[in-house]
Amino acid sequence: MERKTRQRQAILDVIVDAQRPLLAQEVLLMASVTVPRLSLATVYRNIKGLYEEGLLKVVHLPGQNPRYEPANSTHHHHFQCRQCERVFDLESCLGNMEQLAPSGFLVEDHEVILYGRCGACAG
Amino acid sequence: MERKTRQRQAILDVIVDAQRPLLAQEVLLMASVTVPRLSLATVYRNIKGLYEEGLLKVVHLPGQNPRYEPANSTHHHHFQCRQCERVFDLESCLGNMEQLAPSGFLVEDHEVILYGRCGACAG
DNA sequence: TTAGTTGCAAAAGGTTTGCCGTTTT
DNA sequence: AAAACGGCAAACCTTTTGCAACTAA
Repeated sequence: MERKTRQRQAILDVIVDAQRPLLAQEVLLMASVTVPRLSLATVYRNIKGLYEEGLLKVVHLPGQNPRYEPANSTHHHHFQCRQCERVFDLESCLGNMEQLAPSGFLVEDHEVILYGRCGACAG
Repeated sequence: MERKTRQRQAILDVIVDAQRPLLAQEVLLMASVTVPRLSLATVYRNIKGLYEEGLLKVVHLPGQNPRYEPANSTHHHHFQCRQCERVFDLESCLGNMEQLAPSGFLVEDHEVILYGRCGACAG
């Protein structure tokens, strides 16, 4: 990850511009608009590199392929709609997770995922 | 999942007896002791069937292969130690996840995963 | 007897890697 | 020109599936 290439820039752009975490395939599709002959391998190699540089976060939803979002986003969690399967960012976060762990355990981080119906599908 | 076979019984046994969620590979290894020519395909087919019958739960830790545990356990979440990588069950659960979602969203379920150091590793 | 199950091998689906030509610096 | 990078295809790994043989009921 030393050089600035068209591919790398396009990949980072679509991830930063998206309002939701993207699958590798979605990154490929969206970045292909700018870089037509872009390959999936390049998407994966750049995602890996960008992640190691701390520019991306990986969002793992249980049983699904990893999605990627910009790392400069603030601490937040996700909501997945069971009907349309879209993933939404949640704005707030219940702190105080420490009390869930047995005493003697050190809680450094946590992940919360909600499931249900989004506004459109619950309507 | 209509018949009671040696394979199915062995697979269910090792998952129920284990004190932690098991990977498919671990189930194969442990159940092979009872059923020597057991195949991975059979493990997966039975896990799927047992899951659909509500006898198993799937435990997804971000970025890792799914693990399986008995479904008769009460609602709980998990803690993974970043040092020894072991997974622990948590006993309690903060309810009130509804408030995290935007209004209009219907929250049906949630998942919480804590990361840090377990008692032994935090010592 | 016969429909559900198993083992094996092959197929899938997503991610990684090797090779070699291309591009950035 | 040198080193990094990208495209393509093949390799990998985990999970699923097709199929003939087996087995529980």
